[in-house]
Amino acid sequence: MVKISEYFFSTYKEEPGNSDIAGYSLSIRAGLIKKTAAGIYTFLPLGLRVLKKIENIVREEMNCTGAHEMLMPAVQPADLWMQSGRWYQYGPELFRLKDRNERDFCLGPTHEEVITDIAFHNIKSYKDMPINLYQIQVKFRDEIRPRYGILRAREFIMKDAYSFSANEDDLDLIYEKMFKCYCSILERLSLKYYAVEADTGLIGGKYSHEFIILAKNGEDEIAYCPQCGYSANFELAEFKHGKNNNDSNVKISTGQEVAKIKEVHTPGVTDIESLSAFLDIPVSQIIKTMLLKDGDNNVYAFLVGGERELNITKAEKATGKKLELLSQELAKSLNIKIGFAGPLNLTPEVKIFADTGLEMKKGMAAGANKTDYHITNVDCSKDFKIDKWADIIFPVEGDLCKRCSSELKFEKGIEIGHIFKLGTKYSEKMGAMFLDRDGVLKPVIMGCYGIGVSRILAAVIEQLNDEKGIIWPLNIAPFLVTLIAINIEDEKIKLAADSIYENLISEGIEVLYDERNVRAGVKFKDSDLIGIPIKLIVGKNYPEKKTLEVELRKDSTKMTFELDKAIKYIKEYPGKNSF
RNA sequence: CGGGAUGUAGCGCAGCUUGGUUAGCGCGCAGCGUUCGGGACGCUGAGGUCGAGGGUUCAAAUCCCUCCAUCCCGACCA
Repeated sequence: MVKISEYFFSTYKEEPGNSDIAGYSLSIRAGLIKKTAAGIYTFLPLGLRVLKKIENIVREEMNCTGAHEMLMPAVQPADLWMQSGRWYQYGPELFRLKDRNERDFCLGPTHEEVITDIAFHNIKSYKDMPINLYQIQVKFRDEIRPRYGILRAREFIMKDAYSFSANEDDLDLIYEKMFKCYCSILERLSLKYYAVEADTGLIGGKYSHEFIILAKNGEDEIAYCPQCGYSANFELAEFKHGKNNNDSNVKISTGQEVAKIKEVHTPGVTDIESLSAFLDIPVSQIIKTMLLKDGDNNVYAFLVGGERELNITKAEKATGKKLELLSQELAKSLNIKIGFAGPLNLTPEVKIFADTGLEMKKGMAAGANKTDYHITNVDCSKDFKIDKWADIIFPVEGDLCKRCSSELKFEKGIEIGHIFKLGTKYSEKMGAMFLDRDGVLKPVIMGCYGIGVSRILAAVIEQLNDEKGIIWPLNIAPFLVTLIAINIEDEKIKLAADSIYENLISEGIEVLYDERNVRAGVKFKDSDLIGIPIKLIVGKNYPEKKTLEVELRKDSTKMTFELDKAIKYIKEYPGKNSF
């Protein structure tokens, strides 16, 4: 298919300057991509071959679900975004531009507005639904900090699908189909992944799953149960407190003792660690009081165990408000002593939320709301007025699955897909209504299903590599075989390799023919670096014995074959293997 | 936008503290020769507005100011 000396191809021995993660470094070194600006990349021919293969797998699986491919514009009128309200909500992450007449436009980060507008014009009746439309397109997000090459780029390729249905049941069916579709895609890519319950974020909606590819350097963390299969985004994971949670020293309330609250002078002791040392008690016997405020400057106190961390996502769910840490000024005005804050004697307008893990604990220490003082020997459920008990912390090693009580495990990963049930958020705002069977005009019920195509490319490299380079799964390897002619200056070898090359092409095998006049080692290293699954080596044995060597990238297995056997082996190979 | 750094050949870097010939090194690239199954070696050579603009100075890659770009740490997300 391609002779390497005629290809636009170059690899690099040295690491690029800024390469924090393996995947980025390899995608540069293997000559897949080239950075054009911060967070903006060119796909070079080799990288584009992989990208197109990933696209096609996504396309095939989407088509299997009955979804229809279309293509929406990258440039979108501000008008539509004003209708949905997101023109004002999205902030600086939205790439905005003006045309020559000063009209506002943006470069689409997603396409809910455009598709809803289309639905408005085309879907009039319940008979027009359910329908699922998708596109594979370039997206723009002016990320605050682009990072890790195409893993978090400002311009990237995404498949986004939008479903329209007349009732919740139909939405559930499509959601289910998309869930399975994403599983099939990731299985065809031979990736280790989890589909986890997820937060719905800015896009909105009530129910969602994230698809996470496991990778050591991933930015996302998930919690999962190896027993029953429960898995969730680390931030959302529900759990039960484990027995071995450093809690052994903490007394559990039996409801009989009478607690005597003591006030202790603790000058300058403002953090959990030093309080633990000062009072000579474990951190888990201390109540940490975190103060946050919502958009209307209402203040909330969150009580969590000293060994725990407040999970703002869960705190927001518990309060139903977007929260942020209290500013120094606001704390002062409410007479709150940061460092000595506690649940006792707090200003009454502050609502107190306590982690359910504290419910049974007694003999605890906490801030006294008085500079340089803490209180000890307190019992959360008796001594304080708690407005609400809720799960507001992150799980840690040793915590148990809420469903089956097995120990939870944690993994890092990369989010590559996200599916949502949007409901009627956009259809209501933008007037996408349909006439139902009962003659009533109703808003269309929507779902939205995204998968990052260019991100998959980066994530695959991140998950599948070794010290030699990339190890492509067969389904997306840029070529199946590198044909390596050792010592191309030997006329016999060159002629043989040339004819084997023609032979492979006529057999329909994707082959990269390395006929450069360089030392063998260079060819081996390059083939390994760019991750071609099979090397077919024409060496000095060929002119004499007519034998070739086949070597596998995944485990360096070497085999010797005669030509027709080698070709047969290569042709049959993908049927039995993933790499 | 906050905090930290960097910008010198296609790539990776040294030189800057303490201003002073012709700005170096490794990789890569071109030519010649020897090599030739896991990133060979020798010789020769091409390649630089030292990020941009301004200033200080007899003299600036080096000191000062401004701007631009890039990267790293936090909030966002496929």
